[in-house]
Amino acid sequence: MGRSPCCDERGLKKGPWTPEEDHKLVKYIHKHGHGSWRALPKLAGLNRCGKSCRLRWTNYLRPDIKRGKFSQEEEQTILNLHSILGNKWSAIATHLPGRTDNEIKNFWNTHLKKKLIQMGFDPMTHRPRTDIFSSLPHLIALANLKELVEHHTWEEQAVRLQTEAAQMASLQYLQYLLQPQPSMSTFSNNSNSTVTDMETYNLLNSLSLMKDSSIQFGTPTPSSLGTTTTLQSIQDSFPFCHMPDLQVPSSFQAPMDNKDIVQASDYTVLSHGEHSPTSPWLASTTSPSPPMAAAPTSIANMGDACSTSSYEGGHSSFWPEVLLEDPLFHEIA
DNA sequence: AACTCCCACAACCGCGGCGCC
DNA sequence: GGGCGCCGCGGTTGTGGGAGT
Repeated sequence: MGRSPCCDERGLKKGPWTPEEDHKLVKYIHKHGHGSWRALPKLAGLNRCGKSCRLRWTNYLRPDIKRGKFSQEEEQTILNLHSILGNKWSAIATHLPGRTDNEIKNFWNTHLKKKLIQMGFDPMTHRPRTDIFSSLPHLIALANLKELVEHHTWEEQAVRLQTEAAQMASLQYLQYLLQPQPSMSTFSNNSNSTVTDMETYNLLNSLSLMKDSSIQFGTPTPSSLGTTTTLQSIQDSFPFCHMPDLQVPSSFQAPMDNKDIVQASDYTVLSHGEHSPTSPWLASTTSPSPPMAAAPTSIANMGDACSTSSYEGGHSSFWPEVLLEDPLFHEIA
């Protein structure tokens, strides 16, 4: 596993390329092909190392390079592929004709990564961040100082904020659970994390208990003060509630009145349609209203679903078409 | 007009994989 | 099987230009 000493060699030029150097490199490659990159600089009359020449050619001078801004489709493809491949820029680049791995990497680091973070998603996992600190700014915004002074003690407010934080984390986790996954009987994330329908059910129940508890949460309004706040207030305060793909289902509120438990039919799973991206946040900009896929219709059925893999909306509807047509995807999947 | 800050992107650096001997 | 040389990849840095003050 030897190391190339070329970059350490003295006297070789580094830094930005001049038009003359570009011309020499292009002229030589057009005439002879690049052959051995190590030998090329000498043959082409360049005072550069082979590595530098290769980089200049592959990232800038190659004739088939597409310049200009990334299109929405390209952006979506990058997100899809990144959610599967991670930082395998060269692998991603093979699916974007005319784009180099370097260009994609830069675009990711300067645009997409920031965008995902801003939307509350972990850029590495493409999942909603569930740590409390990521929701902290939102929680702070929720704190109504006027109400704090006028109606509650500091202790009550502390309890309230803690509860809100817990709910925030639960809802983000719930959203994660409700995302349809390729696996039928379980929602499996990565190899190290498998969550069953039962966990979703338990979480729903815990939210139900929170709702029924006497603890006040949400930003009180004149009408809600002194009563338990509906889950609508959680939905309203949910960081991603503006996204069609990430809404707390409206049916959350309905079953609470006359039922002791939340049935599976009381929630719906938002399906990523065939044109929906893998990264949920993008759906808010590209697919206005993803089709809904019904969850199992009863607790009993939910049990069935766990054992018989009868869950609807499997592999074909989860993965975007662009990936399903892709041999590399099947190789990975 | 001068300065500072920020952003985008080109280029560099170091590591690992692979083929050859 | 091990050493060597080359190539490709991913992370990081450097630089130029535009925006803001």
